[in-house]
Amino acid sequence: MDAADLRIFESVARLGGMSRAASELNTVQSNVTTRVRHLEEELATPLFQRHSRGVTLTAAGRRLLPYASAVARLLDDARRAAVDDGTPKGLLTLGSLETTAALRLSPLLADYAAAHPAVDLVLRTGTTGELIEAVLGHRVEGAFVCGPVEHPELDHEVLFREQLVVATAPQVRGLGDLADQPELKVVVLRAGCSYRQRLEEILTRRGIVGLRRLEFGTIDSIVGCVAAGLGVTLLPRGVVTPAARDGRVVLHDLAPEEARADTLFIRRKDGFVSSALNAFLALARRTYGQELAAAAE
Amino acid sequence: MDAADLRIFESVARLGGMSRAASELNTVQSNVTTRVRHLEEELATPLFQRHSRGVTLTAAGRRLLPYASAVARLLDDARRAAVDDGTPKGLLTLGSLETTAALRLSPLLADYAAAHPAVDLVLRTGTTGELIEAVLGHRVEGAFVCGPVEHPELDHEVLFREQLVVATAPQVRGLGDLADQPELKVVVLRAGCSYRQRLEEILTRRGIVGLRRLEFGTIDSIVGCVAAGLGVTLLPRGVVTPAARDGRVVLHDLAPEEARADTLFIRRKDGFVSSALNAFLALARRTYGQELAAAAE
DNA sequence: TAAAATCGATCACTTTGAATGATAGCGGAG
DNA sequence: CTCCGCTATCATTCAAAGTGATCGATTTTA
Repeated sequence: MDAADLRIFESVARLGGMSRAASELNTVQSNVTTRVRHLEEELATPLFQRHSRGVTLTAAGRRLLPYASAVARLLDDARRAAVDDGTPKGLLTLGSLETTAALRLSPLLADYAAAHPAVDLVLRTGTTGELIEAVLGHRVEGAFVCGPVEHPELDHEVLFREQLVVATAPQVRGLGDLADQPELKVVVLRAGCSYRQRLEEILTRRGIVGLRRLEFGTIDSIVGCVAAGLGVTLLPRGVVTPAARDGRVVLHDLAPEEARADTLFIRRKDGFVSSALNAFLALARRTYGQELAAAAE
Repeated sequence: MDAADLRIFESVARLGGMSRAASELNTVQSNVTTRVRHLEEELATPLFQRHSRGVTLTAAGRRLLPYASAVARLLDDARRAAVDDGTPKGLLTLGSLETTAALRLSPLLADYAAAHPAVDLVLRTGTTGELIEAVLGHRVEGAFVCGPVEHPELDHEVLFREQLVVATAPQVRGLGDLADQPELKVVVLRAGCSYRQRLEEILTRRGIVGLRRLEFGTIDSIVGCVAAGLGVTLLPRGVVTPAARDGRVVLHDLAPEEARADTLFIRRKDGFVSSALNAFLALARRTYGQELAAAAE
């Protein structure tokens, strides 16, 4: 069984047609037909039902499909493992929460880029849920997310320990005051953000319920919105420290168990770990390891 | 990267030479040379050091080698998954302890062969250690071994619960008598047998140490040897019940915690589970499930 | 020390089969 | 009922996989 045939098979299955697959694969339809038939003859099993609108997977085809992508991935890993001589190089695609990127990763990335100029770094941001999906779907090699995460296919490691604080407009004395301002909104970065649920739990525990939500695309816009008295937010302390020093917002400490948020690095258990990723993790551990040990005490 | 190239690469690496690989692969040496070079050019990395006695893997080659076999296995799994329509058929290769085969598997296998005539069954016997290696090395799809087994790449399931008994010649009244017979030998099936270590522990706990060992190839020969007064053995009760009923040996019960031995079925966590294997396990669970539930109470 | 054996690289040649482009046939949509 | 999009088929082209012979280098054997 040829890996090239499987690649064609995967494309046909995904696009639901041989002609469509042919144009995607930059070849001609007759060739796709021949290769698919070749695969079917080799397995002595039809993989597609042909009809006038295209093709549909048979039961055998459905069973084969996951292997087609698995083989492609394994071959890709094989190539990378052979080429990877321990010197970080090539493409390194990581995912991260917006807040982690701002607070933790920017200094790291600068150091890393300086130390390993042969690496092309790509950073994608998203919510914890999106990032987990991205890791599982092989779209990123690993990601920084908000813990806890337990998944049978994922390895995880605590890399940073954040102290979350509630940020409000300066005139708010304490969290108790919030109950008097029913106009307030919960200001968060994106739908599905881990901190949103966290903040709503914290407020609920203090008898504040039913607040509206406001979503923004950047941390700066959130801080601005909070400073203007429109709402309340929950963020790692380091992210809002500058705004607090300027007096634009005030920070309200939480009990340690409410405030603690672990930032995990997650990656797939299987698959190849590039030297580029290894070097990045080593740098992250070296940079933040002491702080983590201190926080653990 | 082509799977066929990887197959040739693997053969060259294993045999340490292109000519040797060529004859194994039923092709000519020049072709092997060309394909290897093709692979090296594709990866832009030398995979072998050439010298007059053959070739040796480079570091890159060593990194690539495990992927070569992984790809071959995955392609094989893919074929089997596509062809397997839920009806057990094809080749089913299992491993088992000798005692388990005799006591448990023979009735199962008869039923199974009758129910699924399209399956070609192969049963290999060995010690627990050998069987674990066989499962890990993809030489058998799964195996019945003596528990406990904990391995990150293996799934296990308790299928039978054996009651072990010590068997001796009829004139021996109790285990205490054995201390008076320093000539006695520990009679076991094979080197590395799980029950051997177990029996020696049991005897040691009763102050009987330093017994010589005797190994035999079949259970019948062990029983015969014990009946003749040459030695003492430890086996599942069911295996020696007929000989005990005939008065050839006597059985000495052990405390429940000493007597209990779980027979596990182990298989790799990854990889494809054929319908033939699924059907076999279903039959085994159905046949022995009640007994197991009763033993668990 | 010379001859024989073994091994990999190279090259001209053959053969396989992948890819192409054109055409035919099928079935649903307008 | 005709057009449109799809797949099947086929003759043709062409790249590359495979073959067999030869060379040079090195080791083993006599």
